[in-house]
Amino acid sequence: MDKKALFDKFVSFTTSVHRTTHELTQNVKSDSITPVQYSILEYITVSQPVTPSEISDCQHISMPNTSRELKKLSEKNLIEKLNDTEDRRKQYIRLSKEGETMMNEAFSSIECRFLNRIQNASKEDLEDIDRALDILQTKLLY
Amino acid sequence: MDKKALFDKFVSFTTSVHRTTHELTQNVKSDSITPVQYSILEYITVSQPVTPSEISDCQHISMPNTSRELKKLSEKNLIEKLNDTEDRRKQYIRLSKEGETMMNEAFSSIECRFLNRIQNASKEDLEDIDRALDILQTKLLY
DNA sequence: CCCATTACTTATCATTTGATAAGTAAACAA
DNA sequence: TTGTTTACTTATCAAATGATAAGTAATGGG
Repeated sequence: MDKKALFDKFVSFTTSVHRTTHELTQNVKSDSITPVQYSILEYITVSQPVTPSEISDCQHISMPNTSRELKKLSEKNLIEKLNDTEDRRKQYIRLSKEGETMMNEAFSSIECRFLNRIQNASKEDLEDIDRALDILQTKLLY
Repeated sequence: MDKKALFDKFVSFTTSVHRTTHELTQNVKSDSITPVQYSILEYITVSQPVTPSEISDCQHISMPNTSRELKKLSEKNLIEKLNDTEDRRKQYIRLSKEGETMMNEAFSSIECRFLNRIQNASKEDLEDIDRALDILQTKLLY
């Protein structure tokens, strides 16, 4: 197995993933939030409840900047901050009702485009895709 | 085949790809260029020669901003602008010697980390990965 | 209790990025 | 030839993002 060739294939693969992600997600974001705020909301959506520190670590945003953006999201009523009863320094961030609504709309739109993309795939194709996703997830993206 | 479940799997898959990409590429960029400039150089590297219009289209940067960033890259002696002899409005952008060197270093570093990541994979694993990349590339990311 | 650490905040500033208007020069079509 | 379109540039401005210093308040170890 030529590992150099596999690397080259992986490079063009990631390029394709990024391009496809862009196609699936373009314009799903409300104009009332910035790109960074949207990516924070995406992270909260799939991982809630999360602490500001976790957001900072996983999204590679400094704590001061994370704090600032969370404050803005809170002012827009898209998230809620809950205090930890054990450790009163900690916070837990969750989507608000309004935030849920916004993110549901965004994900519905993305899902719709995704389904459109695979509409012509046969049952076998879908199973191939499913298997391929599993393989890469476990053997490469761990 | 449950397409909704496949979508969910795809979402966490793309998240993993983005996380892995970040791990493989962090700090490979020279401090002398900005993130956007690096991504333009990456695009030029794999597609050269390219026109400013192509960069603008593919990287989703407006023509004025593309022009500005290319000017900066040119001033840093990382790229060269060549005039089309047929159509004198057009330009072709290539990496300069210095740009080649910079991008070779970056890609070597990324490749090294990639090889490190697959070092424990068996021959069969590598073949599985190779096949999985092909499947997704042709059936999903076209 | 005291000191160090952790979790988060506030304030400030510089840089990067994005958006828009206006302009040049070449190509092209009527 | 004249008007339109294309490819790219310049200038300018606003917004988003990143970086840093300093601060609060709670925790926890000795």
